[in-house]
Amino acid sequence: MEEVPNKCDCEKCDVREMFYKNVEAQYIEIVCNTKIEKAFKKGDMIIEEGKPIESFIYLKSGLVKLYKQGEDGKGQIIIIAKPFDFVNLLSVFSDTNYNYSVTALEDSVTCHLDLDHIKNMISTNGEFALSIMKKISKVSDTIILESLTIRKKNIHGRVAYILLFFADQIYEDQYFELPLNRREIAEFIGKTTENVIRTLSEFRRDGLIKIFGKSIEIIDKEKLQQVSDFG
Amino acid sequence: MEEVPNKCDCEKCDVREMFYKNVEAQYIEIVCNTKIEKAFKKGDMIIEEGKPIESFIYLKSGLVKLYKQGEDGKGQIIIIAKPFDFVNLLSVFSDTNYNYSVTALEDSVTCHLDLDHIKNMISTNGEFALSIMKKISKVSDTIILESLTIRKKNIHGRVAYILLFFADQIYEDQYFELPLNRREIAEFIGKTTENVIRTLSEFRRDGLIKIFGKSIEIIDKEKLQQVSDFG
DNA sequence: GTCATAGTATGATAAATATCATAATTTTAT
DNA sequence: ATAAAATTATGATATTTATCATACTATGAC
Repeated sequence: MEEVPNKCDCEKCDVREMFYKNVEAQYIEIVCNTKIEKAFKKGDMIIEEGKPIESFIYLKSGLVKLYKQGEDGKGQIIIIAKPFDFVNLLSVFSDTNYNYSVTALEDSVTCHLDLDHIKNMISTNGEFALSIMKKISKVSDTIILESLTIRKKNIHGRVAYILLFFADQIYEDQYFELPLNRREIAEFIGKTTENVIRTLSEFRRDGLIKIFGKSIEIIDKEKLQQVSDFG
Repeated sequence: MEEVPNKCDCEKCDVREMFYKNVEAQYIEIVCNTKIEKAFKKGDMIIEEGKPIESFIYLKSGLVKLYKQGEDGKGQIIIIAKPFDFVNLLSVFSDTNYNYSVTALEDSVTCHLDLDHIKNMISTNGEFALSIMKKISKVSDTIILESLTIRKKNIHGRVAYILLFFADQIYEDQYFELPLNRREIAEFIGKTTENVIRTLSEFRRDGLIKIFGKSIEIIDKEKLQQVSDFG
């Protein structure tokens, strides 16, 4: 992980709007000057479960996974998040320590703001407070509803769902490189690694997808969607 | 459902503190005068999925379930909430319509505040904004973490977990009346009704619990805890 | 390059869970 | 009070999924 203090140019930041739209210019100046930008390589841990929550973090670029690591070695992935989708909103206002870990699935850049500054901005700026609240509400809703959606499905439905999730939500391409290995897919959908592999092989045999290692090409999207919907 | 406008006496309300601790007295007056209190009988629907979000609701007394009703008739219970645990925070700041339904499991009383007033209070009172944010964060965290906890367990672990949840979290008694029927327990833990019934029967045969219809008595709590932890 | 290690793959089998069937019991409606 | 409907209960069976075993393949360290 490479730390790059004050390199960030707020005026060009995609995520800027969410935070600063309603905040006075002079305050933005202060926040901008005290923030830290960090670059993570694929596989680097960004947040570790149990560690104290010290700053307000959002993702500028890249892709991350939020997960819990069980004592038995079995992890559970909570969500995969891309920029704008991820800000560490869970726990950040209600707890002192992280309840989950975050790891970079692709090279990622995060922006770390002082948590007290954020709280200050909330206290002094109602519109900012509402926009943050909206974001928390949205992120939580998405996690909860997605988890319910996945839970209804059998393994075929779940694997199909994940493939379509990456194709449609993350990469917007029918050909993409999986950012997760088979074990991690299993940890996301709550099934075993072997059965995830088996299901992918079945999809390939049935002509729904092509597999080249970690690369996936969706061949019969309609059918895959059906498997996702009714499986 | 019985509507009782302005019956509520804010000075005696348990939940009051959360909302009004940091708000000016004159504003409390306005909110108090425009709020509506509603009484629901067991089984009554309090919030219906898809309906517009028009007010900010919290639970004064009783017990409710949040759930989604699938097209196939199979429901999914998201949480069981008691007063102070439930305020309709999910979606309320991020969506216009409810993504879930809420039904009273016991006779319940809710307090409905004008959503615009709440938003106004957030905009004008930073401390209030932070306390609401803390609450949203907490509620979301609880739902997400509980769902991950349950998901790790097999059916024995899940049923044991639910029984201990009611005994310890809801009723604080080893003898209690289940507020859910077997199908609803199944909808909460994501297993079939038959297998929930079978598991309860096994627990009874093994001397972990006694069953009298909807009433449950926990006999061997330690063992039940083990089943919950390791099952 | 070679070795060690992690990841992918597949089969055989065991275990868990769902489904189907049926009956007893409880609740609800009239 | 009685019939109808829903809930609880249990068994038999089918299906799904996990576990165990064993290769094969790719990847990283040296």
